[in-house]
Amino acid sequence: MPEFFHDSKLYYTPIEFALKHIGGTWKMPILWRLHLRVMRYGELKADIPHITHKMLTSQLRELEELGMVERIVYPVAPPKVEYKLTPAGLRAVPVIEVIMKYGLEKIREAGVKYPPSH
Amino acid sequence: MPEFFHDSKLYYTPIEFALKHIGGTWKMPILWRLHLRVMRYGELKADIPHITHKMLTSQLRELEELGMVERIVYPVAPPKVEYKLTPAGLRAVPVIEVIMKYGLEKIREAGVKYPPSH
DNA sequence: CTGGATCCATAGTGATACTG
DNA sequence: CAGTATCACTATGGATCCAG
Repeated sequence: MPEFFHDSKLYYTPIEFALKHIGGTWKMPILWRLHLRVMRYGELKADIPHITHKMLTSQLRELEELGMVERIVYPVAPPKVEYKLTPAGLRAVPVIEVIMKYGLEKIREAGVKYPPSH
Repeated sequence: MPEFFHDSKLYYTPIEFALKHIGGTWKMPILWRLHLRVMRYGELKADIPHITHKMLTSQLRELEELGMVERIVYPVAPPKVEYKLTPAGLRAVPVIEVIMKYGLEKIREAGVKYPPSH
């Protein structure tokens, strides 16, 4: 597993590079919702518990730069902005699904009360 | 996706809980190597590029507490300690495999020179 | 050989105020 | 409604030194 440079940053493993695209606390929850349907900023904000304004905007910007999410601005007042998955974003969905299933398995193992997945 | 408490810590999503077990820069590289074979501390240290002493020990401790890795101490001088995956650790391997494949796909997309996977 | 402890720099995150 | 800027706090990680 040799390291490599990309965008002036050093990566050590393919895993680290993968997590650049889907890692962190919020990227996967965001991508997951957008794969269900196109959503506006305010809808995402309301639908993802505990995410702060700053985190949502910064993560959306990063996902946009990574080419995972497309930002569609409607030039109206008040502003309307929609976010949708790009083909690249869509390809991350099966990976997220695997991780989510694993998380749910771990939650059940830990004996935490948790509603059935959906 | 309701939040829940575990070990006095608040988790927001199954994804976050999954990443507690396999997340961060080093947990997956460590688990991956240990699934190939039982390894000693020094072997891991030599085999994982750029990992520091502190990171390797702290991550091994965490993985041990999470029940993912078993620590086998041989009472000899000088000390000999082996690490091996537990059944729980083994269950994480397919997940890691999916993430690693995704990472390799992303690396190729990015056009980074990188040796074939193995 | 393995591993614990300390100090310190940096990055990530939350709260808040402000703008078109 | 959507987005930006700033500040303070915390977590993370690297370097180094010490120990059984």
